[in-house]
Amino acid sequence: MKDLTKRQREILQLVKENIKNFGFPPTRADISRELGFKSPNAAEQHLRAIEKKGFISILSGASRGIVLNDDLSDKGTPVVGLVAAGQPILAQENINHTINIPNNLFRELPDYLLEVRGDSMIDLGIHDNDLIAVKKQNECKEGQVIVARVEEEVTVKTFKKDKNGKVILEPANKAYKNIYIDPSKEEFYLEGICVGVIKSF
Amino acid sequence: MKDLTKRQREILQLVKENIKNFGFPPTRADISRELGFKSPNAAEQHLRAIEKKGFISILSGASRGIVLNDDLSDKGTPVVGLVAAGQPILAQENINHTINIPNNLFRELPDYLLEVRGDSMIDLGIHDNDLIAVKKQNECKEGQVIVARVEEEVTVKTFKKDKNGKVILEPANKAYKNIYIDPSKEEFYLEGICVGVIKSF
DNA sequence: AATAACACTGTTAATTTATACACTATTTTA
DNA sequence: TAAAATAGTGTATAAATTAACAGTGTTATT
Repeated sequence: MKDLTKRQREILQLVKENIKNFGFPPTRADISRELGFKSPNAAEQHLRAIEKKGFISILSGASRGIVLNDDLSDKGTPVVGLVAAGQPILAQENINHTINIPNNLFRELPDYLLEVRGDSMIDLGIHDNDLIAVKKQNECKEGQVIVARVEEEVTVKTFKKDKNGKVILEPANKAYKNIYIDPSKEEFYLEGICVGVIKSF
Repeated sequence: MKDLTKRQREILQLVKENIKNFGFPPTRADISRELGFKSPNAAEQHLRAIEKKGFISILSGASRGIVLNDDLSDKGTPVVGLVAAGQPILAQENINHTINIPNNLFRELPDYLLEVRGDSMIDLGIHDNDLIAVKKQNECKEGQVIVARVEEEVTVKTFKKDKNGKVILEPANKAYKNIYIDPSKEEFYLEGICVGVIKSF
């Protein structure tokens, strides 16, 4: 997507503000009045240029038919279901739908929500079918709940290290055993850290 | 604010959906087409009635100039902290801040979020400091997690009944005992049901 | 040096849209 | 039981709006 010129950014900004303040986009005349154009065609041309660059779509025939082709931000946070072995978590096939997570819901805004399978983390309140909010990261601290990939498999565990610095993935359920990672034998990749849980009754 | 008729609610719904789907309100003709009116005046009259009742404002002269007079919905869902004994849960003093909970986050849109104190529900994944999403209701089903008031105190428990139909409030923690309610002696009031949990790490 | 993109003015026809007026019929409310 | 509100049809028109066409200059880009 090509960059907008300064003037085009001003126009786009005006369109967005009009939508925010009034609930609908401006007309060419509105834009011209606001920016002091003496011809509504000035606005028309700018809008066409902005459309050409992909930031808006203009519906022909409809008054105020300016549609924002808004970036990812308003698509919401993707909800990821079962992750097929070997596939990247955020592959399109894994995304069920999206939810608009407000910024202040968790301490950090998650990059995606992951549907939990199994009961290996129930002592931390993470049950089967819960959603965990995951922030993508390739570093983490001892004791954090992480999403990691071990040999194609995506798993949620608490991150620990032993005295030799080797990685331990610790379940929060006495019925499960620790997973000891031997980096020379097993592939281990940190997908992210868990910043929260959403549970529905 | 007076109640809308069924038809008026349909119109308002259509307006809202149009805004959501296209980014701007419908014209009278759009509404008429959608609902099968043969005259755009039918839509006009409905809009005027809805405006009279305060749900929208119509800007004269502006095409698609329908402004939603949106209610509480945009203030967000209140987050309630410690509830002082005897006080109503949603008293202003108890509200810390608000969060915009998206409609599809839980199965039902909660009326408020309540900060949980104590560990009486940990087996269901509800820990100290978690937020529970509460839907106001004065009826509930067996086995639902509820928010209730027992003798001035607000408590979260699972709702059960014994063979005589007496109310039992069951903790989800073996360290706690059931609470048996004797309506003749104790005051019991159902504040709502828990529709979900939000947990931050 | 030529061309395209940018940033406008000015005009106008066709279409969209709001909105007023004249009706009919049913249901609520006072 | 009369008035008001509801739920429409049908027509008409002024005003709002899109969108095309014909221009002028300036500034990047090739």
